Amino acid sequence: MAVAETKKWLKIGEVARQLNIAVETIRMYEREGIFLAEKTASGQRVYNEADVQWLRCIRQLIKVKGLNIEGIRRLLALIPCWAMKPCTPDERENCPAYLTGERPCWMDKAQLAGNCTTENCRACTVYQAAINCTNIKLLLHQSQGRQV
DNA sequence: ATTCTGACA
DNA sequence: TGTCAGCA
Repeated sequence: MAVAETKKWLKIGEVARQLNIAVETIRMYEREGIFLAEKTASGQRVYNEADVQWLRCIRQLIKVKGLNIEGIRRLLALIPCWAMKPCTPDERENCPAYLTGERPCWMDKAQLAGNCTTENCRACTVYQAAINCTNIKLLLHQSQGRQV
């Protein structure tokens, strides 16, 4: 049920060919924490249109903007998830994403606070907002204006 | 045929 | 990042 059947899901090989990158490269983005993949019951990664768009965005950031994976990870880590999720003050004081902001919140899943502990990060508004090349800029602008 | 995880002469 | 191994 996690994988909707109403939409078209592509397998990793199909996406790799479509973007002219290696299958291994896609898996690496996931290992590095800049991408979260949906998986079927058997463990197969499947990608929808939004996922492919995010992968395109990642390639652009790398090839055009000159960022590396570490740079993209830090960009994502700056998104103020604590301002987007209903965390309580004390929950924040125990959340690495709020305390350090070194890595995207979904990378420290085991130590997150509040509902972030149980929620599927792929479905979370923070991740959903992050995997959009246009939106990511806006999110960073917002973080500049907030006193954190 | 294709993907998965883990490892690295 | 690539690739080879050993499965499913």
